[in-house]
Amino acid sequence: MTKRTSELDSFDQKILDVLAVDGRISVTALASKIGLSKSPVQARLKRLEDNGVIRGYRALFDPIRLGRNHIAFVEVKLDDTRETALNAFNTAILRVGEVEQCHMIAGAFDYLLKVRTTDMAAYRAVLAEKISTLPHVSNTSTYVAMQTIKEDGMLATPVRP
Amino acid sequence: MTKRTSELDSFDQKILDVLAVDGRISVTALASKIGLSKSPVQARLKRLEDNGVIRGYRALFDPIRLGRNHIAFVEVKLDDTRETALNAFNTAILRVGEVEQCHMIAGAFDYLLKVRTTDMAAYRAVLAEKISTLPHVSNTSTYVAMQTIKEDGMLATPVRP
DNA sequence: TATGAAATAATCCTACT
DNA sequence: AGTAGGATTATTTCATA
Repeated sequence: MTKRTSELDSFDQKILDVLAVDGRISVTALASKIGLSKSPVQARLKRLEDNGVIRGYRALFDPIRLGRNHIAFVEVKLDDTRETALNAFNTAILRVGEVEQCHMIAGAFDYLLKVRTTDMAAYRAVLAEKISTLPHVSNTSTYVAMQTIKEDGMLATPVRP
Repeated sequence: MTKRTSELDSFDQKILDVLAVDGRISVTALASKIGLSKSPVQARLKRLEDNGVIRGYRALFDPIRLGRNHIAFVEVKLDDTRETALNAFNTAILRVGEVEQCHMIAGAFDYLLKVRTTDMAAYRAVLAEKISTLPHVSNTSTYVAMQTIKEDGMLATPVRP
């Protein structure tokens, strides 16, 4: 190949910059913003999408207006940290809609979750019924967010009854 | 008023569901997906945007392909938790591009940050030069993510040199 | 990469259910 | 509130230079 597929020149970077702010912008407007005509922009866009650099496009929702303003971070420890146990937990956590993020952590605990619900009561239900019962969970510590200083918004749709 | 502006019926919910997955879908396609004709869908879409329920649209990027695969969570304690100190910190943290999320936490520490960088070296630089020097920061604890189990993707553009 | 033509879609409208 | 259709403008898509 003549060049690595993931190399991005300054036009690609500009495209990403614009799409990070307005994912619904038209190719025409995008082209004029970055100073190129439509065709190459369309080709570049397609390449970035096919490449996997651009994963997709999402609407961003206001958690407050959707009544899902309760955020908690949960440290989770497992009673078994062998591969099979970790895999079982990883698979199970994907199915819990209220869990927005889940990272395996190096250090004192095993996982850090970010959980979004409507309120504290809903959070307690999610913790008791969905998180605590996941495979190999031995204990959890919850830290409730009092205020969100920085966060792009909600990417998932609200969980409906 | 005849009804609350933020009430969402099942069509609105369907619209949000679709846009959560494909933020770039055309109004025509959206209309046929939710089983309504164009006019009402366009009106609803406009209402949801004007309402603030839909905050905007973003492209989602693959952190790995962009070489920004290092995620750390940072607990931050301040030496002063009075309003003015908190406000100073809140304002300052918004300017640190590598900080994706910042929440004020009820409990043992004051803030929890999520920081994304290219690698550990970059993280150390951000911690030392950008986070530790923010107003009223007294100490920090870092937890490095070993693996991302659940996360929608990157919303910001990569920080370029 | 640019340009221009044809197909498609968005936007706005009116009339009707 | 929603449907259906038409008119206008904008955009995508594709061919060609």
